[in-house]
Amino acid sequence: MAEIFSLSPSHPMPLYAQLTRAIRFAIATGKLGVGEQLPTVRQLAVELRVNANTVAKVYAELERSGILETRRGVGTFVSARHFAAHHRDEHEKHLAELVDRFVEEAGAMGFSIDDVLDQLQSRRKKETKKNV
Amino acid sequence: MAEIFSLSPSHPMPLYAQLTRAIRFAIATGKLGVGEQLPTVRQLAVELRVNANTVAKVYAELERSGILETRRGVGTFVSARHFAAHHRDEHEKHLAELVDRFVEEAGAMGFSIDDVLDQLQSRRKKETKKNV
DNA sequence: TTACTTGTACTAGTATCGTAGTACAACTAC
DNA sequence: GTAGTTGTACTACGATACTAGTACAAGTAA
Repeated sequence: MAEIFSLSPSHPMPLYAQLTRAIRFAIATGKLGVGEQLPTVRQLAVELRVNANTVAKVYAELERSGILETRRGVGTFVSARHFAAHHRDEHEKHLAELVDRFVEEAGAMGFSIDDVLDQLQSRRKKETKKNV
Repeated sequence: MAEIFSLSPSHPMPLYAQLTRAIRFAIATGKLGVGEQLPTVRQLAVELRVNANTVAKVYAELERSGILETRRGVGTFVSARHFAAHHRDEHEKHLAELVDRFVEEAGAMGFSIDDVLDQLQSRRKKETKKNV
């Protein structure tokens, strides 16, 4: 673990949320592999100039989500269970919930699902273009 | 204006947000027509059992968004400008911003735009099915 | 002008959130 | 066992968010 997550205290998003997001993203993109150990709460707290409890809360939350596994006296690790097949359903459910919120919000602004689909599709085209 | 917006104080979403959403939705779905007058801040405050200032804040915010127009001593009305052509761009921009946030959030959970598109498309099918 | 309506500014109280400090508990290694 | 590591529980402080109370300002109508 040479690289470190970066937080901006001035950003409106709270530190714990920034860190949660950073860790989730690191795992989702493979920067953090299955079984890999994360820095200890104190280590990371010092490096991010943050209280140890803030890091601990994040680790605990991610453990409840099944993404991390913590062992006292040892450390915190990227969970293997999370990537097991029986967790796929739950993952899908989370996406469904996210989409729910999104559709509702867009609806309150007067947009239909089709409007949203158009936006997303044009965005996808740009993305794939960039990555070619 | 016979029907009234409904708020639930026990809901985690703050009252002002609930009201904002309700009004936006009413306008977006045509329940509130262009030029139509909304209840006065005091009237609505009494009916919703809420402080007048809470309603006023919502009206003020929606006015800043160009959705409402207020005239002292007269009342608050659904703005006509909002539906003028030159506001379409801004509306589109809001959708784009919403989609931005959404894609980012989904990305942090490890979902690609394609995953999201799949979800939305299957949802659209269900919607159209229901409405037939 | 005067009475009455409307929205608004200012202030304050309460609750909640985010973070930090400190002390504690579980575990490992020797 | 003891020392040293790890995560955790409890508490408290500061900041912010939300709502309400009160007094005010701008406009209308007679």
